[in-house]
Amino acid sequence: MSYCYEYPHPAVTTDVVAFTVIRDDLQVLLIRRARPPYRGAWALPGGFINPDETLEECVRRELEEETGIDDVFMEQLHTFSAPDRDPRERVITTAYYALVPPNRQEIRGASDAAEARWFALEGLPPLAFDHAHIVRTARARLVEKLEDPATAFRLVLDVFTLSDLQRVHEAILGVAIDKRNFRKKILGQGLIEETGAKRQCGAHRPAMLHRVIE
Amino acid sequence: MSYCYEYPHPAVTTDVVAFTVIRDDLQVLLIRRARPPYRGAWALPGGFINPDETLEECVRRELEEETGIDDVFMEQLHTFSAPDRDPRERVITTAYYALVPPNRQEIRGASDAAEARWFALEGLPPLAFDHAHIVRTARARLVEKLEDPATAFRLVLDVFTLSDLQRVHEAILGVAIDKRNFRKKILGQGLIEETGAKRQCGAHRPAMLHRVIE
DNA sequence: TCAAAAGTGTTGGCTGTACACCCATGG
DNA sequence: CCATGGGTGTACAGCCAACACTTTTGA
Repeated sequence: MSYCYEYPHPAVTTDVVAFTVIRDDLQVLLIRRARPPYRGAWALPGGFINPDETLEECVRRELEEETGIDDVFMEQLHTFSAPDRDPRERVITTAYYALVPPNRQEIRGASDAAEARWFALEGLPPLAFDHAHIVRTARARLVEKLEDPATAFRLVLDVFTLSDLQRVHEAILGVAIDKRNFRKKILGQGLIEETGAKRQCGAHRPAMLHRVIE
Repeated sequence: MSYCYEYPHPAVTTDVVAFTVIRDDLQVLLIRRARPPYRGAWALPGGFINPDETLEECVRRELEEETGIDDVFMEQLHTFSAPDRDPRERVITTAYYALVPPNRQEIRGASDAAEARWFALEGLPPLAFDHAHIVRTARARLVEKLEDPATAFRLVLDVFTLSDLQRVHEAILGVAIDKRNFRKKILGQGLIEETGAKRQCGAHRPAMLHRVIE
């Protein structure tokens, strides 16, 4: 009890809603809490801020500590401040969302996380704190952010097929998209180019590989 | 020094970028600080959170205390957390933006504000802390939010002319808009209706008054 | 009768959507 | 030769931008 202030100060944490697309599903990264409160419950990765770091530094550190994921795209989502959202003390949390491409999906549970797992968005377990609310907010934001073509590129590998990209859009929006219209739109943006190589997987025609220009 | 914690806790504040349109200009509400740090400098209205209030309650309270404005539309903008953004101690601030219609523009400086004034966005004085950065962020958000027709409605009276509404759009975007295209688009949304009354002001044809439907 | 803001339609380009078939490959 | 996903074009509708003159009023 050695940090004293003239006025009450809330605790400040960060939490992150890390999204990825696996097969045809939008998935979210959860950890099982190793400590009370909500010990054993599933929750978003996150934790308390240190005095010398920004919120973004904090959330990247916590994500790396608890799940091993680092160096992914992240953006601030919203700050949640209901006075009773944490049973221990007054805790204000700034939530971020992260976009994790397929080659960064490898996770390990560590630090305050007994376990870490990807969950399809439909069919999440009950979540600790107000984390279900945070996940809903993040999902809505992701749908909006999909209008920026850069968003979907962050959820595929550096080299990808147009079908890969379409799967990302479909998983996020939860609807089927017409293939010809999708390709016309994407190619019309002039943001990607063919690599020249093709990818063969399965008993069918190989797909042209593309990359983002520059 | 009576509030003690096991780990260091940052101070948490809110700040608000209150926008209004006066004549043809987008304006921002600033206060002159009555206390150090930055005593005498212009800054955004805002202040420290109380233990039992949410961030939104805090920002509404501070805006009312310092400028007398209450009951306006507000939305969370971003949380700013550079460790050295306040010279006193570690302060994390959650910024909101507010939309103030013409009948709520009356202000008085009170509490921690020696003075309160509307400033045109082009031509702000030097601002305390990182508030210039916050204002830039808010302005960019407001431009995005203008795509939602509800945004402009919040910056005019309940009963307004199409020219009023167009002035709001032009002030925010900083460009001239074609009158016929603007009216066609707005009326095509089916969100407003004529009140039947007209407004006469100046030596020219009176304008039809409109209101938002429902 | 002049100044000042209100009000009013048409056209062309672009964008988004609906829709069906052939191609390349492995098994 | 069959199953599987890859790849392709056209036609219609809705949206946006450009563009100029008449109306109503007070001075």
